[in-house]
Amino acid sequence: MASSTIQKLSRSADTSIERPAETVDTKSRILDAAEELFMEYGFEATSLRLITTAAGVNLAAVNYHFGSKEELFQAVLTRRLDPMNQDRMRLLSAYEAAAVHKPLTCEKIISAMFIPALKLARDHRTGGKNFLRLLGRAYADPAPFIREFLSSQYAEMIVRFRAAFARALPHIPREELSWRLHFVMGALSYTLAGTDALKMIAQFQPGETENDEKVLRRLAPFLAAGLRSPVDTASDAHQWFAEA
Amino acid sequence: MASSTIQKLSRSADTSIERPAETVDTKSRILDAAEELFMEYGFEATSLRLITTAAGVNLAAVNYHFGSKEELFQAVLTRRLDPMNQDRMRLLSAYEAAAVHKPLTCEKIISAMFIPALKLARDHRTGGKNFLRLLGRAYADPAPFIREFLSSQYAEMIVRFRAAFARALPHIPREELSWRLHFVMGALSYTLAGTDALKMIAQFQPGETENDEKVLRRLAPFLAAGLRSPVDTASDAHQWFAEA
DNA sequence: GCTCATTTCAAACAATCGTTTGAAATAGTC
DNA sequence: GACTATTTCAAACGATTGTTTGAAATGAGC
Repeated sequence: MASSTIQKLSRSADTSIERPAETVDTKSRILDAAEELFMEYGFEATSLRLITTAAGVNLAAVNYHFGSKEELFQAVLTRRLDPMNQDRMRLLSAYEAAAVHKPLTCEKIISAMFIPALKLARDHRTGGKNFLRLLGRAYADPAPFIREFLSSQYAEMIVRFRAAFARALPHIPREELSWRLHFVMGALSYTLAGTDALKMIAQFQPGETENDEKVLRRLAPFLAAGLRSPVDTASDAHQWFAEA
Repeated sequence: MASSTIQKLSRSADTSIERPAETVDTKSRILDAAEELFMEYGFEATSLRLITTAAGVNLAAVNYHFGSKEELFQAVLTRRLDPMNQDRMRLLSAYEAAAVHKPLTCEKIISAMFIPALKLARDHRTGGKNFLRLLGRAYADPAPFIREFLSSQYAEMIVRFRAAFARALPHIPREELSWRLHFVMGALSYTLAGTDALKMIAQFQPGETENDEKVLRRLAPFLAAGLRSPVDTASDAHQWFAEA
């Protein structure tokens, strides 16, 4: 079952023991409060005073422990992003090892991207879903320091998964595959980030019964079908732009 | 002076004739500069002093003509968003009229969403691609006034397109279709917004030869294949989460 | 006890923010 | 030209921003 896989991953990545919130050290309390507030208001609109008040620590503690507001933001991201991407690569390797010589299906590769993100999303002990929404927001942030940080965090994982998709879809040209991977990450990010804006735009009411496995059961076939679709030839071009 | 460098970028919103930037009215100069700067730095990080300096107008002009910074942002969005969504619905209606009784193909419906956005993106006289990137950023913005504004701007268009997809895909359950429309808009937004972050993440080098038609020729079949893919049944569920 | 390094604290720093003000300049109408 | 309404302008408003400071508190080793 799905929960068993996710639980197993969750346990394996669990390095710290759970302690009551009051006794947590200052650094962690700042990170928790910052994650929550950055998610809700964004980077620019969240003041250090708001964070330190919510965390119950002194204002100067941020600069003392992290150096600056920007470095605090990076620390918030890397605390969860780094383990998640390592989980993704570990899971992909496990799938590949189990498949011995046969290339993986697209669905399997997508699962390797999706499941560690879901594990993070449902981990209530940590930030829960808040972090993925924060991450989705960070993708679109124009601040250079955020963009550079994210690309460095993702570089290794993307190389691994692009290669996996290339093996799974040997007939797809390299450039076409780059575009399709781009589309996959777009749909994936929007779904995981779950921005309220887009939900409202799409008049989207996820039912109470809608859990994460069901989301994956909808998203993975959708994306896999797109990845496997025949490459459009020049002779078909006219139809997209044909006048009514 | 600043005005000379800005004038190259700033162009009149006037639809009929093009006029030199110096003679454009204050309101349009503010809108042009704001669009450019909101795109580059985001809403919070862009100060009114930066905008008014770039536009070559007095600081107080924003509050005089628009009321507040928030209302200026809405004015920037609605100036191009409203015509684009009307174009989309007009194009969809034209396609439907041409198809008489037969339902449209998914590719045609996607084209009706995509082409007006492309038209806006390539319109160098207006903001060019800047606006779509600004829009992609706005989707992820947490500010309530932005979210409410966007959902109200999109509501009508989404209803129309959801109905069109429902006719094109009568065998897809309504709830499943909502999810797939969600995925479509995610991939579409990411592609149109073209955030540098994701480009770097995906190690994405769109060649100089990569024009907009080619993008659509890649995106439309990808999304159409996903939309048409068979609905996942419960019996298939195990495969996404199967252990390695 | 004492010492030394780490951490916390209240207070202030200089800078920037969006907005407002009231007078000066401009445009339109008679 | 005189009168009125609209627009522009320099200046200042109060509030908030991230960061720094130096003293006070805390903890570990002896």
